[in-house]
Amino acid sequence: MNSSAHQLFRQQTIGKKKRERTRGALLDSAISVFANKGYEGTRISDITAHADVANGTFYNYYQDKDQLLHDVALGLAVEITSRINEEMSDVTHAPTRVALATAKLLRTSRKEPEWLDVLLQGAFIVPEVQSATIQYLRQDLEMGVDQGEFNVDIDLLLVNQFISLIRVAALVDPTMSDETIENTCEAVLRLVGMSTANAKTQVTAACESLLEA
Amino acid sequence: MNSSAHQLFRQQTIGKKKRERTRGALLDSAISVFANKGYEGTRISDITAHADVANGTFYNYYQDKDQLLHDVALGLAVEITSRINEEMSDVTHAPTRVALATAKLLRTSRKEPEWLDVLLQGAFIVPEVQSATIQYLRQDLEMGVDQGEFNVDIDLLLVNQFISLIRVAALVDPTMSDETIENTCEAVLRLVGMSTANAKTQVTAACESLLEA
DNA sequence: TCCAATTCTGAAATTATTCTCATTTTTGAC
DNA sequence: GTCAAAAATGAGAATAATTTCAGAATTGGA
Repeated sequence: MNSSAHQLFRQQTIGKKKRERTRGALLDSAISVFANKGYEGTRISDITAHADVANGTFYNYYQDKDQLLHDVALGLAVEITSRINEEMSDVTHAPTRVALATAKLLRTSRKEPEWLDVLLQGAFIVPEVQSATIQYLRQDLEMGVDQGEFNVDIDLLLVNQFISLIRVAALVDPTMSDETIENTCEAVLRLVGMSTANAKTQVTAACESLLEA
Repeated sequence: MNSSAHQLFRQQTIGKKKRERTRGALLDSAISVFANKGYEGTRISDITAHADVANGTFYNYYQDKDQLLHDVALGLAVEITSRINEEMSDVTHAPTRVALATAKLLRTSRKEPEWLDVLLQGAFIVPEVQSATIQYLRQDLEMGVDQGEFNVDIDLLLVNQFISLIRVAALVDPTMSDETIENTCEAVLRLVGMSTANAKTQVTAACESLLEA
């Protein structure tokens, strides 16, 4: 096995001690297996087989699947949100930020479909992952209200509605076509109270700036 | 065991032969157990224990959990959608229909939280349940576009976005407060392109008519 | 009430998964 | 290169869940 396209965690451990490298292999394998079989449907042995290590090796690193999901999903949350945030550090217009962040996230999902899948599985199971995921989003949404662009109360329900629209895009169209990305960006802007026309304009602008980059 | 509050399927089999009554008990138990442990997390033995029958009895009725979920979720879909549709047979204004249907569905979920939970689990696993669930919704959404009230393309993505907003309400607030119901109704109307103000008006009207009834 | 047909039972066989640990292999500092 | 520490191994014990089926119990029509 060991056939993941991605290498997120192993990349981070190159040069480190063996212990960390094996941990990285387990984490990367967990991404693939969780994404393909679902968290509940995954057996410890699926992960060790995928990572090309013996069964018992798992127990040198984790006590159970829960701990592994925690590490994997939190690692993905940090990786993905920090990447996107860095790329947007100079954008101050909230609708642009939200459209851009959504588009960037969904583009990540096109390249690495497993990442978003596992991140969202984690967000619905591990509270710590949920907080990490929500944190930045909530700031941008509140910024949009302050700027008079979004017209809606920002509460836990709304933030979760937002996330669920992201999740549904990955579910309905795993290939994540440009059309799905744009439709989803428009939908989230409508959700926060922008008009259909206004949302379209914002998304078109944001997606163009994405193509340039 | 056998401690469900609800009795959906057993109700339907009163007076019928023993075979159908036992099947009803299994179906009702499946609702409770699927809702509390999740489909994947449910063991056959959880269901038989809850239904107060021996383990082997399950196999007189179903070959596996999948078949049971199929029957349970489809039964729930038929029950819930037909109830709501009957109650709305005289409403022709699409935004009112959509707001009412959403509010009624979420009120059902307040009384019987397990029903919606299991229906939605089924809708994401069993294609036949998904079709049954989507069917009526899609009609109302297209009606809203024809009436010039909704301003958005009705496609599979949109319909699934709609359903995911329902799902999120049940997830974030299992008690299903009035506030959650109203916020969710407004959110679905914004999703289909109505303005925040317009959505609020529609929802207020629809919820008042609910209180009268 | 009677009794053949139907349904249910639950112990045990089967299959699946987790978890341990004595042993072997690998690592990397010197 | 050496070698003590670290890590990995994998067979098998322990646990868990599914599935079967011969016999017991129940049903409901006559």
